[in-house]
Amino acid sequence: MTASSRPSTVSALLTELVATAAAAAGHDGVLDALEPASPTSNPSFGDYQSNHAFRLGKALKTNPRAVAEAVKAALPVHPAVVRADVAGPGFLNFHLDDAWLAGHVVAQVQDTRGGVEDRGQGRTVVIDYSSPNVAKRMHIGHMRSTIIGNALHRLYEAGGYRVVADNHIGDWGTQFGMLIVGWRNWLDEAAFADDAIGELERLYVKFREEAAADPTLDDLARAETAKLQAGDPDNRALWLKFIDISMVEFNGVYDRLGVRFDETLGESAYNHALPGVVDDLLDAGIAVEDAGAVVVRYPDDHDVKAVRGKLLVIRKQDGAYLYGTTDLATLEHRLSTWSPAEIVYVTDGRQQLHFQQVFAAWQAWRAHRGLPADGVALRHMWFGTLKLPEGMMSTRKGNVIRLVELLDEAVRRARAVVDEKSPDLPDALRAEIAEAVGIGAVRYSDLSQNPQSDVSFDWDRMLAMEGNTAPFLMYSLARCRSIQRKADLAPGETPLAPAANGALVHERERALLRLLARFPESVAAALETQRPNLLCDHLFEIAQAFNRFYFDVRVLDADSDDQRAARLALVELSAAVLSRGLGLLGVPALDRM
RNA sequence: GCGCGAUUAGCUCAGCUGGAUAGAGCGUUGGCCUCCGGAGCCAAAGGUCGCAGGUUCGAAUCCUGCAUCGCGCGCCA
Repeated sequence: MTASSRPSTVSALLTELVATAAAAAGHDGVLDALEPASPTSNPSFGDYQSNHAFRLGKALKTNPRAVAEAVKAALPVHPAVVRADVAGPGFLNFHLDDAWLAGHVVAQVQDTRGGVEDRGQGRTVVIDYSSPNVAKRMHIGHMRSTIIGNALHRLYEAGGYRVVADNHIGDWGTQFGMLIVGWRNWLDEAAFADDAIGELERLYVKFREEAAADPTLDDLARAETAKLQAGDPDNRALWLKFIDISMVEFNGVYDRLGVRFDETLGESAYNHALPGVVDDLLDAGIAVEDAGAVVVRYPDDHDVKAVRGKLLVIRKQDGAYLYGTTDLATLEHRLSTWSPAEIVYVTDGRQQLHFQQVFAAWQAWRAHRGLPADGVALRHMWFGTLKLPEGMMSTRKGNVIRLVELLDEAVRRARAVVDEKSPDLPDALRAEIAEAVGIGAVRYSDLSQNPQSDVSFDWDRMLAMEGNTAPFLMYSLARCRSIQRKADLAPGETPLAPAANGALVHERERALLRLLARFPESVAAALETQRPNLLCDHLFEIAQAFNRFYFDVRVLDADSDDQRAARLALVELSAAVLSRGLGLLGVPALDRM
């Protein structure tokens, strides 16, 4: 394929050209870092710009404009570049050749990776996300980790990584003693048969109410928890039942959201390893006993500012372990099982200190064992808090918004729009479309903003169907497919080569091509910064550009066969990029809606 | 007290590894279907980028201080 000889992105190509020219102009080795070429801030400046001359000028203590002129004079001839101008104080602006640009986009679309750089090279990354607690339904508090984590999951795969998605569910702990007590005393068989998880939730709430009046129940629950942990067969059977019930609930939500995991290794999977972790840390002198507990202390001059003077308890006075202990055991297991280059934890930002502490403790442990410092990158990819207008997300209070309720409401609203806009479609198809649109809207509304911003829960905003939303992107794709249907072309069947036949010269066509060419760059940026919103922004721009093109340019009744073929190819290129991009966000792509 | 984060248009937010005239959506006002899907397109109004310094050819972006708000800080996760 022709793509193999091309740099993966236009930016990379132009950056290389500038580097070559700078070397030829005698500036080789002046700078160790290249200033990458970027799209121009304004189309009147051309297609791409390089600001490299500013850096060179600064290093050489000369006029950047003169440097830019010298670089421009030394630029190698390349079919991509039709013209280069020096502008302002030293900008080097590139005008791309129309047919070359179109050919480049064709090659990218034909590439199995969509032109996205293979950054991972098959290396493994473990992503820890979603992680709900067993015996409770998923509520909107689980939404962000699930959706953002899954988008990262998809982005890492697109970037050439082997991903191990691990759902670290909360399947161990004192709540099981309470549930067991509740189960034996207050189980409503009929209610359980009707709604198993709902009955478990009710039993939990019931227990808390009863225990408030009768504190001996707490002792009973602790005893049952202890029995479970000691391997009591009856309690263990109940515990497994609770997990099964919960997994049915979770998987229902995951299926609808398009989320899947490779592993579901919950807290219980590491229970057996916890004493060893504590012993090892004690032996290594990283942890110490303190008033009957075992703690890791962080000195006031620790490299990591956040943990200075802090303390992490890894075994309580009563001998019980905490989630920090589990996290350390989990980390060890992941390293020995998958040898990942990276482990990404997707949780709420309020856990920043916790993960800094766990990572710092592990680094000390690692150093003590003489393991290499660059063996694995631990990344806490935290996201902002979902703030509710009123009331907390408390299972006990019962005022929590469940994830399925959110999805159902989204689908309900989508259905109303589908019924209004597409009354001709059969009922079953409208239902299918509404499901896709509703789910897409929910996912996109979370992904389209900076993950680290706090979000206030707002039905209307979360389920919007107009503007910068999933339905708009899906609609743009459906428009592409509609044109193709009228031309008797199935998705993916349109010949792409005519895109480069020189007929795409309209301003709207060039604008669209420029954006399509940037797709690999925006995927790389989203992956590198762990901000899927960068990809959302770019797809939104593509959809806008497509709709402008659609409005101003006739495809099916073009002026000539060449022009028609070129425009049909452009429609397919747009569809291919939109569809691939939506796939990375986990937003369903539809042929009609 | 220490740490993390935020402060950009009426509202909700992008943009933050420094680049040319700060963007979008919603809302408001006004246009566009004899034409491939109007979930769309075009246009207008709307901003001392919290405040004050600093760094430099250039700062919403980097540094320092301040103000306001949110979150976190030894036996919950």
